[in-house]
Amino acid sequence: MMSAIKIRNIALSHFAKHGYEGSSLNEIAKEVGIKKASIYSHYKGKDDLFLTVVRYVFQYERRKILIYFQSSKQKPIKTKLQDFFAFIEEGFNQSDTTKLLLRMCFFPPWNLRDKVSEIVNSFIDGMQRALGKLMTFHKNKGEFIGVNIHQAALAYITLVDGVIIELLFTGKNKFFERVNVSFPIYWQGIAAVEKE
Amino acid sequence: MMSAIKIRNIALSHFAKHGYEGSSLNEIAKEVGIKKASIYSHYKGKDDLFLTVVRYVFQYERRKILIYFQSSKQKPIKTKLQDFFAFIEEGFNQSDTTKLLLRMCFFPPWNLRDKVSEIVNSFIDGMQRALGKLMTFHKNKGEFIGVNIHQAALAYITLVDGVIIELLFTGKNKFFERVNVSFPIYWQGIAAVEKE
DNA sequence: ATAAAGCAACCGAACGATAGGTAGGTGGAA
DNA sequence: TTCCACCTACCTATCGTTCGGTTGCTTTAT
Repeated sequence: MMSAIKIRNIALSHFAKHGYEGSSLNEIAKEVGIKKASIYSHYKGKDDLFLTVVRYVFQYERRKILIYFQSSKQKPIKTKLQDFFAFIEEGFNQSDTTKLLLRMCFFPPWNLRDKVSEIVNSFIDGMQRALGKLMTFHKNKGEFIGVNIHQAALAYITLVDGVIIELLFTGKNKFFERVNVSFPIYWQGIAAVEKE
Repeated sequence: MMSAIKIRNIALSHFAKHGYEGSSLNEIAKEVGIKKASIYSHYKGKDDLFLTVVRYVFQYERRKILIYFQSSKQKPIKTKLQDFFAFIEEGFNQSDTTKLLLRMCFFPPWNLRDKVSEIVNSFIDGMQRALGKLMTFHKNKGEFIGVNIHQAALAYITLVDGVIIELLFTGKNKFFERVNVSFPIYWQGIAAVEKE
């Protein structure tokens, strides 16, 4: 009952740290406190366990992000976009889910790449749609005058990607340093570009 | 004579595609056209081969980037920064070196993480120094008036990171779409921020 | 010039360790 | 009694690695 979830959670941290090929069912079982063979009472095999973990991670992250975007709709969009970085850092720095999510985006295991990239693509699409809807909503409220929504959204995603790399790679401090420098430039930029 | 280099090049493509744990000496040897045991005539073992490849990749990329930055100093900095994206795409598309470089930045093999991150950090530092020097040079030439070099460099690196992700993940077309949207926003932004 | 010695490259075979996976049995709860 | 999580034991395949030996080219000595 509890075991299936416990196995999944511990497998998650292993897959995040060592990747698919670098993780062994033996090590996972050892940390769970059971024997390797017992995993097969809950999952069909390594691939099944791995894909279960990946699906869980992407669903978990998607849900968290969508909730953030849909909350506090009265706040100005600038505040919301700016605070999103703190939101990322908060939820992402403490868990292995983001690490695994990013690993799957860039370096999925070779033999499962089709199934994984299906999950990844659906996630990316969902995020882009959500951001577009949010920005359109705020534009209709009167903010964002004369700004091209599509361009603003695309550049924002690029910005998020760029700082997340720093978060993953060097940590919290450098991350916020980048955010505090880059976001004002982005914000001034999306206004200035349209004025030409 | 030639074998050591041939092994290294083929190992490079394997490590880029499958990572450290996912690559096997057997497969590498097979593609080279020799037997597994023969690799040990040229390298001490898998770790030695891997670290040799990683060192080669980082040195190769560093050299390529530095040459680009030092070339055509008469061109305006805006052109140079803009054209750098095409330069990245070009080099990325034809070789596995960038793929491996990025993999090592984010997901080094667990047992070699210290040695790898030493190589990575030295690379990152070098790049940041080079960009700072380049921007200062152009500022002294009269371009870039009233722009904070440190901020401009940091935001530019963030931008590069963000679009490289897209290049890695979805490919050339989306990459240039992002670049064409994000760079003008960046460029307008670094000017606008200082005018406040 | 020619034979001997050295050497790097390569290979077949085997090593112990470990991988994912299976078969069959134990024990407790419903 | 049925069921299910869990176990021990074992399977085959493959991993990185080592050893002993065979080439064939180059260097050295006579």
